[in-house]
Amino acid sequence: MKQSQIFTKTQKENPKDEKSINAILLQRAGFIYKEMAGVYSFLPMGLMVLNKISNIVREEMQAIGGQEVDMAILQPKALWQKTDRWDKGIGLEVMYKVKDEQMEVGLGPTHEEMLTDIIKNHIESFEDLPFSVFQIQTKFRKEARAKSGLLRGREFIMKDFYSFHASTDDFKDFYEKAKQAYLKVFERCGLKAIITEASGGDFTKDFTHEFQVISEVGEDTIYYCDCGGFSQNEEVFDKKVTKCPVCGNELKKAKSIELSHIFSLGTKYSEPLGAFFTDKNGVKAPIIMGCYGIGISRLMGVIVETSNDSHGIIWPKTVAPFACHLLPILSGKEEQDKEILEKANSVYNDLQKKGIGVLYDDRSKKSAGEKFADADLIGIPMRIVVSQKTLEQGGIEIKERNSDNVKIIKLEELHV
RNA sequence: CGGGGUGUGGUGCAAUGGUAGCAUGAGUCUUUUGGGAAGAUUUGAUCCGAGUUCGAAUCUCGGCACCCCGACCA
Repeated sequence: MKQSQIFTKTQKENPKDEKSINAILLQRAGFIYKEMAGVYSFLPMGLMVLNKISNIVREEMQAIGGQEVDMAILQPKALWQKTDRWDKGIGLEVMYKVKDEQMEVGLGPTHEEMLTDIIKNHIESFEDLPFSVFQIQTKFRKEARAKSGLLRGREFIMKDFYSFHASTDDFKDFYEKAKQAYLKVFERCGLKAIITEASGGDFTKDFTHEFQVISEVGEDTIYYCDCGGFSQNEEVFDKKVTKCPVCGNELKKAKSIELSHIFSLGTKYSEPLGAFFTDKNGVKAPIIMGCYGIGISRLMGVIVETSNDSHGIIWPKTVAPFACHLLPILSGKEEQDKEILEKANSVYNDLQKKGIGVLYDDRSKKSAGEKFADADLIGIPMRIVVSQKTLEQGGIEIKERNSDNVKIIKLEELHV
C-alpha cells in the first residue's frame, strides 16, 4: 500500500489530555480516532491490526472446535427478564437501553441470554453435545469511568466464546483446552499472559480464571510466582500466604491488565432459559455451560502498552499492519532520484508479488527525517531504505524496529 | 458516582478585564533531501448558555466535554 494514499496522517505532538501510552501512540500514528471517552473509531491501519488479532483468535478458537456466529446486538427485554438481569445487576448498571415508540431494547454487553435462547431450539439430546460457539463483535457497556485509551471503553470489540456440555467432567476437560488455546493466542500476540485465579462476582461462587499481563497501567493487582504454578488476583488472595505453594519461592506482587476472563456457568442460564437436553437414561437435564471472553480491542491496546519506545510503537510481526515499511530517501539530484525511485518501485512490486505486506512511503515532499520519524512512530517491524547510499553498495538497507542494527543486503536475501 | 485538573486555528502552546498572538500542519512558489529542512505567501480558533461590565478568552453562575485519583466493574 502506498502511504500517500492512506487518508490518515501522523501527528508530531502528543494529544493534549492523554496520559496513557496506547492512547497517545495509537492516535498519533493514526490507527484510531477518539470519538468520546472510551469510544474509538478504527482507521485503516488500526483495522488491519485489529483484523490480524481477530484472525489469530479465530484460528485458535476454531482449533478447539469453536463455531463462529454473529449474534444480534439489540437485546430483547423479555429475554433478559427471564434471567432477572434486566432490572438489576448487569442489566441495570452496565447495559445501554434504547426506547423507540413501540419497545425498549438493550445494546448487547454480553450474550449468554441470546445464545442460550438460540441453542435451546437446536439441542435436544446428549448426542447433540458438546459444542462451542464464539463471535467477535462490538460490545456496549456503561462504564462509570472509561479510561486509558483502548484499555477500558464503553464500546469495544470482544471475542465471546461459550461452551455447552452434558456433564461437569466434560465441561472441565474443555475448560482446560480453552485455557491452553488462550495461552497460544496471547503468545502469538507477543504477550506473556499469567493464568490467575479470581472471583466470579455474581456469576459464580467458584474461582474463575483471568489471563493477566503485567503492566504498570493495569487496574488489577496479582500475587504470582515465576514458576507459573501460582497466581491469584488480590481480590481473592489470602495475605497470610507469602510463598508459592508449588515451588516454595517468595510470591511476587504486580499490577496487571486483565486480557481475558473465563467462567464456569453451570446451569445458571440454561435453567431459567429452558435449555435442557435428554440424557442417556431419557431424563431431562439442564445443559452445563462455560463462557470465555477476550477483549480484542483491549488486546491491541495492551500490545502497544507493553511494546513501544520513545519514538513510537513496536508491533510484533504477527499483528503488524504490514511486514515492512519501504522508504526511498531522495538525494536532491535529479538523475539519482530517478534511479532511487525506480529501485524503490521495483522493490515494492517485488514484495507485493511475493505477497509480503509492505507500506511504501512514496510521499515525495517529506524529508528523510520525517520519514524515519513516521516509520518509528507507526512501528512496522522491518524498515527498508533505498537511497543513494544503498544504491552505491548495490542493495537495500534493512533495520528491524526493535533493534539499532542497520545492514545492507540484496533484495533476494530479505526474510520477513 | 465522589474528589482534583483542563477546555483558544487540524495539532501543541500564549495573551493585567482593552488589537486574539506564536509554533506546527495544510495550500501555492522557489531552494532543499540519511533523523521531524529554509524563505516567500495564503488559510484557519476562544466548548455551550446566561450574567457583571463601556468592553469578557480572562470575572460570576449554570451546563457540557476531556484527563487523572478513588468507588464500581463479566
